[in-house]
Amino acid sequence: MKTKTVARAGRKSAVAGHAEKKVTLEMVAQVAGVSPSTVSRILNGTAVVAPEKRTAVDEAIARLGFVPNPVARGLAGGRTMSVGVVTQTIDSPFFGGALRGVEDELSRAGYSPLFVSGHWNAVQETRCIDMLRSRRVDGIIVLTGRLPDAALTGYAQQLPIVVTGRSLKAPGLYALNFDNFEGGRLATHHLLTLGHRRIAFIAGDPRHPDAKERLRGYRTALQAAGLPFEPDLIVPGQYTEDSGRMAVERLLDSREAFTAIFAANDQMAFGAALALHQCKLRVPDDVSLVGFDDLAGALYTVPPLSTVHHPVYELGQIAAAAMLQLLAGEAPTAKLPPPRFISRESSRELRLR
Amino acid sequence: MKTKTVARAGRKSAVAGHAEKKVTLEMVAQVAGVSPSTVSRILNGTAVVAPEKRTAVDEAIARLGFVPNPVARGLAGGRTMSVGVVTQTIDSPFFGGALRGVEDELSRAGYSPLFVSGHWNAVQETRCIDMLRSRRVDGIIVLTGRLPDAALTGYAQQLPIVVTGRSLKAPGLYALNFDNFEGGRLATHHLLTLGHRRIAFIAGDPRHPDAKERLRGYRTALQAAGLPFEPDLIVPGQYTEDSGRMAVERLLDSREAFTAIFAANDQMAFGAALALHQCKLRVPDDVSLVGFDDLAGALYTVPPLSTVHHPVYELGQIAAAAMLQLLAGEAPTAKLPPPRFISRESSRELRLR
DNA sequence: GTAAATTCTGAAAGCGCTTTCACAAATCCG
DNA sequence: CGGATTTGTGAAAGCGCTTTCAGAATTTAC
Repeated sequence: MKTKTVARAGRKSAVAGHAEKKVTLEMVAQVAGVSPSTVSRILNGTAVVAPEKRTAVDEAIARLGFVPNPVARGLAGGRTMSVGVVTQTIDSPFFGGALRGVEDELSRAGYSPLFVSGHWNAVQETRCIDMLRSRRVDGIIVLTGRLPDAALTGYAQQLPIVVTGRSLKAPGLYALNFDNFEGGRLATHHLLTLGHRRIAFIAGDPRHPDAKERLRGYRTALQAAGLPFEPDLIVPGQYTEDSGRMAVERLLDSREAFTAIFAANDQMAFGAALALHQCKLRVPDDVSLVGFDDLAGALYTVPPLSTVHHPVYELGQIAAAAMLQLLAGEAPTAKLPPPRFISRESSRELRLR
Repeated sequence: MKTKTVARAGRKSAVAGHAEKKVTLEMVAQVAGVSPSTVSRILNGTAVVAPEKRTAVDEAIARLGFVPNPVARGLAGGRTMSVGVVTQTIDSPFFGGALRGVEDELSRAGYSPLFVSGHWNAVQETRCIDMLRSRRVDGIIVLTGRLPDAALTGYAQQLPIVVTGRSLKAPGLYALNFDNFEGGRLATHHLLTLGHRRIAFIAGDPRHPDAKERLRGYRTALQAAGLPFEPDLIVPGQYTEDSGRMAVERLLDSREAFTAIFAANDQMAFGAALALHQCKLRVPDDVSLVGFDDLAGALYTVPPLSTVHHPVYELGQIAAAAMLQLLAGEAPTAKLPPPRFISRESSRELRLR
């Protein structure tokens, strides 16, 4: 026991050379000639204090270089100034942008994000949320995921929740959804406008509400154009590059005729492009290809991918802003901007060959 | 004041329905019929306790569903079970993989990562580290970055540091570096083997040590093949897609003859591929292209990119493991695997046209 | 001008743990 | 077999803040 303490102290003073003494609120109080309570009140704006004391404290804080200890704050006040963010994969090209938006917005308000990955798995998401709660985060932002709505509304009774990718209403919870239906409609409409009539659709996992919505948009656009819905032109995918590649291979094997492909997300479109390339089909000469999401990479594929712009960065930013509002006791109202179709080189008008 | 308390209580009980009382260590102690100290000792394995008390406590913990509060632990014990991770951009396709590795490895040991972005900016990195220290993380992993080595060794005197992308030795610090020189040599050698003699090089920011190393590998390989080093074949880039695109445009404008391009990272290779495409040059028919890093996307470009495999996920994992060792008082020794060249379709033997 | 309502401020009690200290009990030794 | 060690355990003192409570200093009201 004793030795251990000595070792720690040794590390801090002997090894470090300069002692790096932690300045505490109490020291500030002493220097400023006031009580700790007053310092705390000034720090948090919890009460009005006499101007002269205020300046004395401000001065002491500056002189000592005092930085409040968030851990102690968390214990005493219950607020840790951190919010949990449940993402699905930390290195997802899709969620990545959202994380950046969250980080930027939260840090602006002095909050820190705590990122955890749910891996598209309700059990793991639950575990993540339990972990976040045990770490006493002040609120949780859930990026899509597979948790049942009821679980979310349940959590919302205990701490503020912001969730994306769903439409949901509950006290203490704010949901932020993108108009995937309209996006799907837009993309399909674009191809129709270019003269395509046989448009294959690489679907996402039907367990994703947004995947279903995108499909619905596709169907609706076809219908609006007076075209029949052909189940054989729909191939299932999993939102991954590889599933897009395989989907196209399956499509090609089926010998179903098509002149364009609409992939329900960019990652599958990337895979699709590769499969087409391997079969010596050129984009857009032989097949037009459009994606969905407008990932950073969509701009740099060969050829650049036409796609539906999904404002992911803004999604993260708005989600974080909504959380900040929830934390402040206000009711968020921000919505995501509507989908826009971005036409690039991977799609072009149908030409007779 | 009073009203505020009531409001909070209201939220917790009235609104939540079920009170969700927090079980504390003290309650466990009471139920198990021992003192809080004993419970703590069992939790941390700080001392030997009688088997019967141990089981009584384990039982009480299970029955009450007790989860220790990391915030209180952090305050009392000085350990927060969290480690800071300074990345450069949270949504970087390169660092993303590393973050996943870090997360996986840390969570296995019950630690949580705290990700912050330094944006390739020493000032911001310093701010990030200060923030992490104020949050009392137990250690910090720095992914490359621009901080001077001295700053890092300085921090290392106060808490364990693991840094990647440098070779550095200091007490309390472990550096993990990838053999960028060998990677650069390998890629260049590959092109030389294919018969290419005029190989353009898109360089990274010379402030990056790894960018310099990759260039040195390129030069060394040329030299080994008895080829002269031609400064005109080197074009500067910034490790971004767009800088790769512009580099190729500049190269083409210069009318310098070349049959292959080696981009110092995949992102610039992606941009290069686009620029070539826009100039109607085909990869690999007209120009062979190789990258560096083997990002997830390299497999799905059209054509798939030949590149040097950089084990980023392992990088993160090993960095985290090293941190865990440092935290346990052990001396890490793990190293990164050596570079491997992955030959795909973007490069092929030089043919006379 | 005095009683009552308002400020402002400090003392002190936690928040939920870890860790020291001290003491009783068990173990050792010559 | 008595004294010197070595355990095992609990009481209590923090860790660095927030927040309650109550008292002192003002201000307001009649």
